[in-house]
Parts: sequence; structure tokens; C-alpha cells
Amino acid sequence: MLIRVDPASDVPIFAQVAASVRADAAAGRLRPGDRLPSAREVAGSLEVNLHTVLRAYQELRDEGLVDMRRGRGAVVTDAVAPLAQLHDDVVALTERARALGLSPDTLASLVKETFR
Amino acid sequence: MLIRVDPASDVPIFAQVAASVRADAAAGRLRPGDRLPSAREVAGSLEVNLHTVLRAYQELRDEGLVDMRRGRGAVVTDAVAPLAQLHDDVVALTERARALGLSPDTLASLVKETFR
DNA sequence: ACAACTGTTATAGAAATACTAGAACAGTTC
DNA sequence: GAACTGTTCTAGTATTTCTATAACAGTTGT
Repeated sequence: MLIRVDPASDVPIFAQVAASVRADAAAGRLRPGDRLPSAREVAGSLEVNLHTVLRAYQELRDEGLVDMRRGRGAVVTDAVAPLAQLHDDVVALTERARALGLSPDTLASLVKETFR
Repeated sequence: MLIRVDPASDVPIFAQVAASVRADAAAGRLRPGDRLPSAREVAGSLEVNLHTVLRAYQELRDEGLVDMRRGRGAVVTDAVAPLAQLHDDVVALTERARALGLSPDTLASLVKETFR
């Protein structure tokens, strides 16, 4: 389980960590019952603070994507199913957007505003 | 031309202003040649600072969506065409996401991470 | 029982970002 | 030339992000 982060991005690190997990869940690389690597482990390999990772995990918990308990860790829930169902559609849309020369930020912003 | 902003949102105001314009362009409510309301006008009606609106406009200019010149204002360019082309797909995706119980932030984040 | 692991909570501070404020400047339009 | 536009400058405040350290409490495996 690999969590990617771009230190040069203007997107907060905690948001990138959460986004990375979401993308893995959507792609089927994370299934219900799977455990995320411990926050301390991720913090160590990314060379960021423990709390930064925990904030990302708590965001995922707030969305219902993971269950968290001390001692046990963060475990993926059944709530990832909707993400997986949307995966193909999201990939198709992003490929179309790329072909049209749009940036990730622009498309994400457009999606968010259209959703409201 | 109406620009909407949610003061309670955690999304920066300038980003919301830019997103609002993008959504209008994608929906065909803004066409090439149309002029955005002046930054001072928007700042007044939203009760925010002039610079906050200008930062949003400059973001749109950086994306090539508008041309800006002093005295003339911000004018929509042909670059809105890609947004309009994607509009139906974005609407379809967001409706599917809503039916699955996803939040705008979650979907936007997923789209952005999938795009990378 | 115990050791080693988990997330949780608390406090604190540094750094970066967002927002506001006021003023002056320089093109464009009518 | 009057009234509008974005541009640039300086400055300060508030909020957010990230770090740092420490202790706490539940879980797991030996």
C-alpha cells in the first residue's frame, strides 16, 4: 500500500494523503477489511508529522471510508463500494478532460461546483 | 451574471469565485466575448475585498479562460469551449455520485487524484 | 502478564496562506 | 476629460497548515 504525496503541490499534505487513499479504494486496490498502514509508519516514510497523517485518516473516517480504533488501526469499510462503482466513469471523464487540455485543478473545481 | 459564494465553506473565497465562473462557462451561461462584472462590483456585492476577487480573476486568466486589460475588464475567451464540451459528462457524473451518497469534496478529490 | 503496537488527546509554536485595507498608477471607454 | 477598468505596492490581521513533544488508553500477539 503506497501513499503518494507531492511536496511541491499547493494542496495540503493531509488532503493529498486522503486523496491517495480514496483513489486506491476507487481503483479496487483497497477492499473492505484491508488495513491502512499505521499513521506513524506513513509519517515516517513520507517524512511528515504523525498528526498530519492522522488528520488525513480522520477525514477518511468522517467520510465513513475507514473505521479507526486505537491498537487496531484504520480499516477500510464497505463504504468504498460507491467509489469503486464510479471509478470507470471518473477515469473516462479525466481522460476526456486531459485530451481537451484541462488541468486537474480546473476539472476538480468544475466537478465540485457542478455538484453543489 | 451571478457569482455565488458560501462564506461558511472552508474553500477560500477566491477559489469559490473562480469555480463559480468556470461552472457558468461550462453550462453555457458565459460565452466567448462576454465580460465578467468588474472586480470592484463583485467585491462590493459579495462584501469582500477587491484583491480577493482579483485573485480569482487572475487564476482564470492563468487558465486562459479570460483576457484581462485595465479599463476593459475581464473578457471570456474561446478557451471555455473545452469546459462546455465536458459539461454534460460532468453533470452525469455528479448525479451518479449524488445518488451514491458522495459529497462534492470527496468526488472532486477523487477526480483530481485520478487525473494526476 | 507483558511488550509492542495502535489511535487519542493535549499543549505549544513556527510557517505559510487568505483576507482585508488604503493608496496610487495606467490604460480604455464614452 | 470624466469615469470606468485592472495593476501594483505596502501593510497588517486572522486562519490554516505543519511540526514537535509528551502522555494516555485500547488491541494484539507472545
